[in-house]
Amino acid sequence: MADRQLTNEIRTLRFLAGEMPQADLGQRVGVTRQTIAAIEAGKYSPTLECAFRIAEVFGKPLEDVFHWER
Amino acid sequence: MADRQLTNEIRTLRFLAGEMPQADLGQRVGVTRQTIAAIEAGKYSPTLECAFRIAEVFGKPLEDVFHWER
DNA sequence: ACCTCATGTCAAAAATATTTGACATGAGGT
DNA sequence: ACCTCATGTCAAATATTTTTGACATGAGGT
Repeated sequence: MADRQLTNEIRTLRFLAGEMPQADLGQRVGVTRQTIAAIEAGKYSPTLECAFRIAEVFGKPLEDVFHWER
Repeated sequence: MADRQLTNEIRTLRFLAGEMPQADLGQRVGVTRQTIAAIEAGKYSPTLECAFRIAEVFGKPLEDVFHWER
């Protein structure tokens, strides 16, 4: 399987946004801090809607936050 | 929750790609035709990974296929 | 008329994402 | 030493996505 994998810049973006805690990001996105932690750690693929909301918090296009890489 | 909603250009892109059937797209993405039909109809928010794979089939960036709109 | 194909849709099951509640750790400040 | 905060992680429950299998419809071709 020529597998690509999902990576993200959430941790970096949180720190650039004044070291925003996972819990604060979760609250602004509408999910729990555990969900943010899991997504940030790449434990599973979030819902597209969830991904768009995370990008929205950082004021970035989705593809600046999540990457689909080899 | 969100006053924004997820829309997509899948149907248009399928037709531009030689009227590719939902079943063919599903096979290339690795999901069933019912899943493609449901996503195309906006019945639910796909996994981010699934969204990236669909965009990849059309050779487009994800944000050319899915939109997060008011 | 028939057949094939693409699509719509449905319900139940399976798989996956998300929540809830809990306990642990380390870093920083008092 | 203590406290607070951010994070890691875990298990069980819930919600959502996806699969499987089925039946229906309409369009196109023979």
